[in-house]
Amino acid sequence: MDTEEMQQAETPVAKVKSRGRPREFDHEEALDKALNVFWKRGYEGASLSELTDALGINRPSLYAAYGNKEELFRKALDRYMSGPVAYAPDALQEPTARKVVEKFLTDSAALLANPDTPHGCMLVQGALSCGEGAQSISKLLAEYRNRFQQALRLRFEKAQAEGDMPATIDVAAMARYVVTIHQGLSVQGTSGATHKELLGVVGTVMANWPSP
Amino acid sequence: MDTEEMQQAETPVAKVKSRGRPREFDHEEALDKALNVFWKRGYEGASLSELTDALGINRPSLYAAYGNKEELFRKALDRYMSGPVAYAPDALQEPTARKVVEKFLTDSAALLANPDTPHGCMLVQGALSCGEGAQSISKLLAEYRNRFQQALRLRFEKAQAEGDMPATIDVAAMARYVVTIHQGLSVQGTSGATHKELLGVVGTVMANWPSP
DNA sequence: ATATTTTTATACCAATCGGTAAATAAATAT
DNA sequence: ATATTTATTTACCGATTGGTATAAAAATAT
Repeated sequence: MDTEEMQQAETPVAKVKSRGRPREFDHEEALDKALNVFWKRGYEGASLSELTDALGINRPSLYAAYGNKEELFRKALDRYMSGPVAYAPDALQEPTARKVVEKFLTDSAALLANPDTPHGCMLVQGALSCGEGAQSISKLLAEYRNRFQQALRLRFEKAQAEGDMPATIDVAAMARYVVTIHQGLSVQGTSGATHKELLGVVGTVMANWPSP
Repeated sequence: MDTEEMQQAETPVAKVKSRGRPREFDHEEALDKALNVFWKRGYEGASLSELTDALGINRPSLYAAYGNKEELFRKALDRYMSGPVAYAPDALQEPTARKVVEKFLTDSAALLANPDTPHGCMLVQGALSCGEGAQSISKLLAEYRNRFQQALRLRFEKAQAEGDMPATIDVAAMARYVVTIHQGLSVQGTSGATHKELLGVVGTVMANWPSP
C-alpha cells in the first residue's frame, strides 16, 4: 500500500507511467490545431502536409496518434462540437422559444465571425460539396446539422404546449427556418461579414419573431 | 456577288466555314455538362478526369476549347448566372419589396431543390472552403454573392422611397437577411431538403414580413 | 546491463492531381 | 494534288495526394 501511494505521489495527476518513449507533443493541443486547419480549409482542402506543419509533428506520429486523416477529422469535429459549438444545445435550455432562438442566433453570430477563429461553421463548410472520397464526411456533417434542427423542432413543440409559441405555427418549418438562418449566417461569416453585420441580421429576425 | 450569296445560302445560320478539322462536340452543350460537375462537386472536388468523362472528350480537347480548369469553371459559372440563376436579377423588377423577396425566395426554393439539377447554389458550394490553390475562385464566388446583396439593398432603398417598405427599417441589414435566407436554403438543399420543405421556410419568412 | 515498448525521423510508396508534347486525322485553301 | 489549319488521340510530365516500411531514439521492466 505504502509503495503504491508513493508512486502515485510521484505522478500526481492522471499521467500513468507509460512504457515506451514518451510522446513529445500534447495530444489535445495538437487536436485543436488540426481543428483549426479543418475548420478553415474543409476536409478535402486540408492536406496532410498542412496538417503536420500546423501540428508541428511528422506524418507517422500523426498516424500513430490519430489513425488517419478521416479519423483525425472526426476527432477534431468532436472537439468542435464540445467546444466552440457547445452553446447550441445550451440555448435549448432557455425558458421561452423566443429566448432559445435569440440566444442561439446571437451566439452563432459571435462564433461565425469571431476574429480569433476561422469564420463560418465547420458543420457547413467542412464538406458542403466534395469529391467522391469525402462523401462519408459530407453525410456525417449533414447528420449533425439535421440533429440540431430536430432538437429545435422538439423544443418548439414544447413551447407550443407551454403557450409561448402560437399553436398555429408549423414547428417543423419554424425549426428549419431558424437553422436556415444559422447556415446562411455561416456563409456570410465565411464571406467576411463582421460580427456586427451578423448581429444586424439576427436583429431583423428577432424584430419579426411571432409574439405568443 | 452571286457566288458569295450562294455560299451564305449553303451555311444559313452563323456557322462560318472554319479552316481545320471540325470539332466533334458541341461547345456549349459540353459547357453545360461541365457546369453540372462543378455545381455538384465544387471547384476542387471536380477532377479533370471526372470532367473529361462527363464531357465525353479527352484532356487536350478540353484545354484547347476552354483554356484550363479555372477558365472552364469561370465559363461554366457564366452559364450558371445567365441560365439557372437568371431569375434572381429578374426578381428585382417586381413592383414591391415584398413581391421582390417572395419571387426571389420562391424561385430559389425551386432551384435549390430541383431534382433535375445538382442541389444547392453553385455560388455557395462552389468553393466555400478550399485549399490555397482555389482561393481566387472562392473570392470570385463571394464577389458574385455580395453583388446581388448590394443590388437588393438598392432595391429596398427604392422601396422605402416609394413607401412600400417602412422607413424605419435598416435596408442593409434587411438585404443581408434575405440573402442569408437564400444561402441557408442552399445549404438545406445540398443536405437533401425537398422543394416543399424549402417552400415551408419561405412561407415562414413571408408570414413575418413587415407590412408597409 | 539487457530486453521490451513506444515514438520519432527519414525515406519512400502507388495513385492521382492538373497540364502538355508529339503524332495522327479531318477539314479547307490554293 | 498539295499545303495549311485545327482537332483528336496516345502517351507522358512533374508535383502532390494520402499513407507506410524501416530504423534510430528514448523511455520503462526485468
